[in-house]
Amino acid sequence: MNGRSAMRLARLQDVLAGGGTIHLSEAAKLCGVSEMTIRRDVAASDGAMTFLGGHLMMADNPQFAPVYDLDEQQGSHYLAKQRLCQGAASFIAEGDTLFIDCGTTLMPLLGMLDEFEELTVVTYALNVANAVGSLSNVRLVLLGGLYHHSSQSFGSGEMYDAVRRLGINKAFISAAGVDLARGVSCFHFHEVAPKQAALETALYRILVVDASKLGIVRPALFAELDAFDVVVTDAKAAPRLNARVGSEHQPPRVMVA
Amino acid sequence: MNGRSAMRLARLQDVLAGGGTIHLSEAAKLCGVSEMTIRRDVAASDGAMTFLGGHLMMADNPQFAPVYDLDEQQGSHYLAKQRLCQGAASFIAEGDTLFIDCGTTLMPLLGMLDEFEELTVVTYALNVANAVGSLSNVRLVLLGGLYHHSSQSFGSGEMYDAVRRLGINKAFISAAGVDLARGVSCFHFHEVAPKQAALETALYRILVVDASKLGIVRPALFAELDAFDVVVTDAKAAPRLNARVGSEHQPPRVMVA
DNA sequence: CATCTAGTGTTATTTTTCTAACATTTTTTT
DNA sequence: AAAAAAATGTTAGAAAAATAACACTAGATG
Repeated sequence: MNGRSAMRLARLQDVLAGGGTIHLSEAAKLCGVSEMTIRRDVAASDGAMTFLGGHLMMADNPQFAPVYDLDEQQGSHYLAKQRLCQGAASFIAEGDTLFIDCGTTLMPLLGMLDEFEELTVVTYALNVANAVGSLSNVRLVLLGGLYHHSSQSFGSGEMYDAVRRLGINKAFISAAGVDLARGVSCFHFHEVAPKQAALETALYRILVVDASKLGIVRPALFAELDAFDVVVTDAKAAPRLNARVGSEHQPPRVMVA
Repeated sequence: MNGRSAMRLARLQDVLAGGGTIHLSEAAKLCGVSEMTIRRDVAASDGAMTFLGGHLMMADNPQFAPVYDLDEQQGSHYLAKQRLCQGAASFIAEGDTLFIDCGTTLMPLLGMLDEFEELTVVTYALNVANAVGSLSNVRLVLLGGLYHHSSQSFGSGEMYDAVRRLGINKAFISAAGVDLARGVSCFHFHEVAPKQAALETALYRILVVDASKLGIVRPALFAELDAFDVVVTDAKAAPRLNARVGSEHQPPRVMVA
């Protein structure tokens, strides 16, 4: 590899550093050389960059890693979540300050935020931050702390105060378990503080769960069901949630998405 | 789109929900139908999924977005940074707690961290967090706050105290300008607090800059040059840095990478 | 029961991408 | 400055993917 080749590679890698792809023809135009030269440069890049169907990208881009172990990831329900989030999104209004919980349930919601002029999102999840960080119309506040791989989120107990200092408008909370008697729960204890703080400060509290979570209790209980104003769920779970009787508390409204 | 088509799409979207790609042939095998049927399903998915060179992926994958505005990111020097970071990495020892600054200069350093058994990284940059978050051998602490698109980093003045509560071992700092008289500077004022706090608490302070920064003063001055123990730089900048005379302070050692 | 139709499979054609070979230009060496 | 080497460009052919056309199948309809 010579100097100019290295220069071109560096230039392309700069362009692609934040992820993304560039077509071979664009790359060639950008560097002012032929497509063949770009191909040769990439071949000499020692595996740093690769082509995928004519599109150039950084090889370590995790988003392009082929999925091989197919059996592993079954059981999550992308389309169901998409539908739930469509329901949840109907509560968002222009200018809102939203608290977005960690997990995968609420991820589709983030793709629906670009329809608003101006929003503020508060989160403690890395995946949420990444999705929101690319939106120019959304002000992002990330609550930091120690990173937990398991939930792709940050923080622990101290986060409680940090959340309460923020003027959160509507809180979108997800959960790993919802039990009518025991309450709402998640897997990890470090999620309890931010969730509880959000529930206390938010003006409007929205629980987003699908039917598979119903009747389940997970290690970290963080709220009673009636701590929420609305539960957004699917048709399967709605009747069981509505069947609650004799509660002296004001129950959350059940919304079927 | 019929029921079975929807089922197949949901299955594929489950598999690809966390990013990643699957080849058309694999997808066909997985669903037990022909490749043509998968193509038709995807075409009917209303833009939710796309092909890129025979590989199937979610269309809203942010990493998939082609890079068009090429002119913007010019002028940075990937290979030069790689070399600088190799020099910088030589200061890292097993078990260290590192402060990693924002910007692109130190990104190559993160790829070198997987050689250690156990490290802790403290940062306030989203791109750093993403890179480190995928390493299982590194404990990650992210300093949160308001997100700044310009530098892909979080926070402001309050961060000062947050940094000082952490036991930072070695601080790797980057800069947009280094002037022998005026000191070391960056573009954005919100970077000043974390940088200064890291300089005050860290046991060992390493400035990593290439020659293009030398003699330049940026809006936000954050330190004198002799606040650092070492300056890792390239051969072009080294002589000019070493030419300093008559300083009553202990000057930083200049390391050529 | 025959017919229709949506869904799927098969085959063929076009387009695009990939690879290899060779020609040309530029740089380095003698 | 000539020769050699390296880098780049051009062209041609092979491979792969995208598209289109047509054939088959199973459930729905009259």
